[in-house]
Amino acid sequence: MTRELKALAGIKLFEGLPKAQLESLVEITLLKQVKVGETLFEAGQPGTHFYAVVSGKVRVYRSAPSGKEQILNVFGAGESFAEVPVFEGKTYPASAQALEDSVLVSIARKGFVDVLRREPELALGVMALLSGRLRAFVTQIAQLSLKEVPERLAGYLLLLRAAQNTDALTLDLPKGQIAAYLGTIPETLSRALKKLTDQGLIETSGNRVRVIDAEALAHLAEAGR
Amino acid sequence: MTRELKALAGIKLFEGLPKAQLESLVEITLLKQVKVGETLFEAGQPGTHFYAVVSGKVRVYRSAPSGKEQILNVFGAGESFAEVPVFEGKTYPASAQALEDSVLVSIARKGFVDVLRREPELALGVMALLSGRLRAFVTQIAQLSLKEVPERLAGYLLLLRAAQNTDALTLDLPKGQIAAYLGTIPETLSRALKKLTDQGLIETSGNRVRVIDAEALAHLAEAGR
DNA sequence: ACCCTGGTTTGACTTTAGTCATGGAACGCG
DNA sequence: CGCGTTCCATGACTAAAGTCAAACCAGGGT
Repeated sequence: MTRELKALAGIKLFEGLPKAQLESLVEITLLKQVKVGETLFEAGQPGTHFYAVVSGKVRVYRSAPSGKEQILNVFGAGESFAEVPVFEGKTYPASAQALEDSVLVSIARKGFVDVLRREPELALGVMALLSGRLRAFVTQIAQLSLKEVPERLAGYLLLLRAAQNTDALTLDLPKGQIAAYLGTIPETLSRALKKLTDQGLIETSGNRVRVIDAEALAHLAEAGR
Repeated sequence: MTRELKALAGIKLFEGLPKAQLESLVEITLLKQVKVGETLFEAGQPGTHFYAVVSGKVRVYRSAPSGKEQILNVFGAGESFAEVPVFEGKTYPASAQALEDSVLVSIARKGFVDVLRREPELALGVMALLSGRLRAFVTQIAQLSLKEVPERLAGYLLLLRAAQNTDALTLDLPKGQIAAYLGTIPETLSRALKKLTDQGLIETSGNRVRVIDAEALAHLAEAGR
């Protein structure tokens, strides 16, 4: 049981939760190992558990019949996902797949709701988490609808730059996945990178990108359609 | 004070809330009258209140510098909105504007959080509400990224059809607003309506649309890019 | 060292949707 | 009863991004 407890303790959402409650969560927790490419669940399936990443990386996405995919989120260690069906008791709104070999915990809906009733602070934490997700989606919707690909790319690079705190970025995902996150396809992403390079805003080599002119990037990212 | 209480009682989110708690909410509630076109708040402003619609209609949207707008949601009587900054304590992620003369209530963040601590069932209701919103956004993102305008339109018409429970639909918004909701512009919406009409799926006259071939519409809405 | 594979880039082309401009229909107001 | 404002439809054009196909490159395994 100790492994489960340690796994739960590493989840951001559960920071500050009294040990007693953590232990009661252990009882409804399952550790899960998945390999790269493995699908955790598909959009439309009934969802009775939610997940958190102990180690590894998972992407949440929707796909069209044609095969094109739109990534909604990428989750790493300490992050939880697939909360929606817990509170709605319906289906998963999107699909999830491991981007790397990963260790996950899955937590049953029912028991979790009980803990929420007893722990208002955790409940507030969940609300804040969901709100943050909403904010991110609002941004993503606005980007998809109001901005063109190079502008979305500029915004993404600036986010990476802020996260990595350097101008010498390492792309955190393969380019095809970044394309799917930006709502486009690899060919178009490739051309957008070329365009930014030609304009002297960045330099690229492999999965590394150097930000040359952050201000111009920011200005570009601001622009609207 | 009675008017405030009656207004609060009509909000879906507060259904089933004990009277005592409703009354404690009254103290942090403000009734607000707005005229058509009036802006309630703009994306980026610090948000310390959330709102509910007593009567009228409000749209929540993001706009690009160019003037193009993307509608995220349209709220009618009984619905609440702008919860995000309550739980995150930051800015409004989008702007809100009255589509009709409306009566709203605004509820202060701080007091509301206190009530949430005392009322786990309300807290669960909020989580369900936020989850439903997330689900809707996931759908919207998928539509924007994976479907073309006529397909999005088909999906929208089917939703209207389900809501109005008839094949003889009345558009609930001016077409320009529907365009902004679908992530396009009026001209393109106009052409999409024509296309569906030419294909014999619908007939239109003014703000009325008759669904002729619901099955074909559904099939179209399924299609992906 | 070689081959295979998957990811990436590039080019030519097509399609979709946005832009701009114009005209028409409907509604409200004097 | 007209007048104007707003909304909507249409046409001609442009621009953005997707499709298809081919070449390229890099790494892992043999």
